[in-house]
Amino acid sequence: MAYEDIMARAPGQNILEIVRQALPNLRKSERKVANRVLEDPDRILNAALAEAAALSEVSEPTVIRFCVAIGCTGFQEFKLRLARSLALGTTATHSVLTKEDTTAELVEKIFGYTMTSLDWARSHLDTEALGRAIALLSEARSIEFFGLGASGIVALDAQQKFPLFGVPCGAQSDTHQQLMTASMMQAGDVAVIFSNTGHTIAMIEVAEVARNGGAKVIGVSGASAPLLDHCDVAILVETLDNTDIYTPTISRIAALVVVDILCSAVGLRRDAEHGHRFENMKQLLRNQRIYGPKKPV
Amino acid sequence: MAYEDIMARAPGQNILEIVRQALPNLRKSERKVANRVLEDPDRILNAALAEAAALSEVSEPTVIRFCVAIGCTGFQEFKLRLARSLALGTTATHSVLTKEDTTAELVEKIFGYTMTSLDWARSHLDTEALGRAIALLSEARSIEFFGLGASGIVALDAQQKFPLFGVPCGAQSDTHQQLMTASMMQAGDVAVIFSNTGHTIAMIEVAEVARNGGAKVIGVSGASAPLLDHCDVAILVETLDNTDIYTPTISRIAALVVVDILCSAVGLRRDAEHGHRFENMKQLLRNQRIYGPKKPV
DNA sequence: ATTATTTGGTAGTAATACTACATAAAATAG
DNA sequence: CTATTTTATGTAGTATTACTACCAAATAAT
Repeated sequence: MAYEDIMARAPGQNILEIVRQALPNLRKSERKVANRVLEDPDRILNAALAEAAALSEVSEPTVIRFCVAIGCTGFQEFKLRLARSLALGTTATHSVLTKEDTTAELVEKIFGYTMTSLDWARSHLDTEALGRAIALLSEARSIEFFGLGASGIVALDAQQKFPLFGVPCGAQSDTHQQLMTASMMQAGDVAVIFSNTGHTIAMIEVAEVARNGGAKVIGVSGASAPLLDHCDVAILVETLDNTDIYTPTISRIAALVVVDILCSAVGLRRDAEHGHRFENMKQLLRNQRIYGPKKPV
Repeated sequence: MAYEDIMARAPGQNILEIVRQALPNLRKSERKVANRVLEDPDRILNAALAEAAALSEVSEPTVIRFCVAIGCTGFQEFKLRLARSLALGTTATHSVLTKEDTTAELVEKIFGYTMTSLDWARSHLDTEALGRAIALLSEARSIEFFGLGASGIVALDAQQKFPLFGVPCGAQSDTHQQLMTASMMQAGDVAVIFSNTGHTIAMIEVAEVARNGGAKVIGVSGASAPLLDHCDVAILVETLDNTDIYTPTISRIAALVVVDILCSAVGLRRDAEHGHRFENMKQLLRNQRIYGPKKPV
């Protein structure tokens, strides 16, 4: 049932980004509308067609033409899509941090940008590849996670979340030990390699070594890069490539969400197979928790 | 009727959550509308007033009355707010994972839930406390991050992102070493303690020890818990407390975003003071990157 | 320079959301 | 248990609103 829903929501990309990109291709009075929209989206959102036209200093039909020009069927649909986009926070263009920003503004911008990027990652995720990764992990005899730097943290996190029903898994953060571990892997084992850039040589070597031993390799990267050529399953986690400033931050969080998905999916799958679903899930969750006395007060 | 109460509790919040909460206080034909909305929000969103009324099997004014009952000024505003909420993904109630879910559905649900939770965290964040934390960190001579388990990963991440203009910072994941490090801290130093539950004794001890030495302590927790009483600045990162299933996952990500905010803010601040803004920022970012040859192909 | 073609505005139309009123149902009092 | 008030729902009407067909101006091409 829900497939259409998903598809309906997914390709409906951030309208503000679309407007910004379409800007040069618009005729000049339509551009007036576009600029007005980018300037103060909230204002347009709460305005009727007539008001929007007045604000942009054009006629009402021009506003409508603008709407169809950027791919909407009319003003109403445009407003709805605008509302959706605004929920995620202001656009990338607006979220440049300045030293004059108040704390509240920083919160708004960074949260907004994070959410927009997650939305982007979601709609660009290759579910088919993800499905193959889940299948591999579900059958794995042991799992090893690899990553360096920020990606190393993702690997660590994965290792913490994957105490899957007794399947041993580990995560090495040392280049040397990574190679050693990889060289010990064999058929039935699965290596998951995180690399934001996808260019890190050490990680490519790990992939090679693991595969030579007969293990399957899943690569998670933020860009279509060399690493993925050396993997059995390539998962591309695209984030807004807009600014250098945010990229590392965002890619890390998007990768963590992907880990969540993999973990949940594999959990559900293994569960379904073994039958003792709830107990196992609870167990899995208990392992994720930090323990302490309920109320030491 | 208690619309005000509802609005007071969740100001400008996810409409679907509001509708769900208001359900019992509605009159029965309004409830028909509410149920229809919760059942298939997308359908209502793309419908006109007349169609929405027909779908709910009530008259048009009843639909409008429903809208004002939940705090909107009319049907139009309701639709806009619904669009906003839908952008974040389906409601919490709808995102229970089942083993029948396709990969695409899992992606949709987990991303949606993550985004909704981030939205929640954002709107419940105490910016004033955050501001005080930023002030402390900006003046710090050295910074230490503490955390165990999932929160330990957050601490590690913070330590990786905070190579602040030469201010030394560290992160210990071993309880023993944590106490040792804490006991060495003194006036001018700042300890940042992450604890999702806020009940972990080890972390409370760290806070005590660090403070006794004269250091300032910033606590980041997912709940208003004992730990925060032992801190100079308490940052509460609220996430949707809905299900046990997602909690650890979400709180971790929300905490990472908070780290991003702290890091960026302190960076901007230190920068402004020292004047060589861009160079430093770039340097800071370079340190976050994973290095490798640009294109080994 | 004159004709096409593109771009912008005017006026009209159909639909939409909202309001005032009236009736039906429920609750309370006599 | 009826009578009366109060509450809840639907009907009919109105004012807006979005959209369309048409025309005029500007621009580009021949």
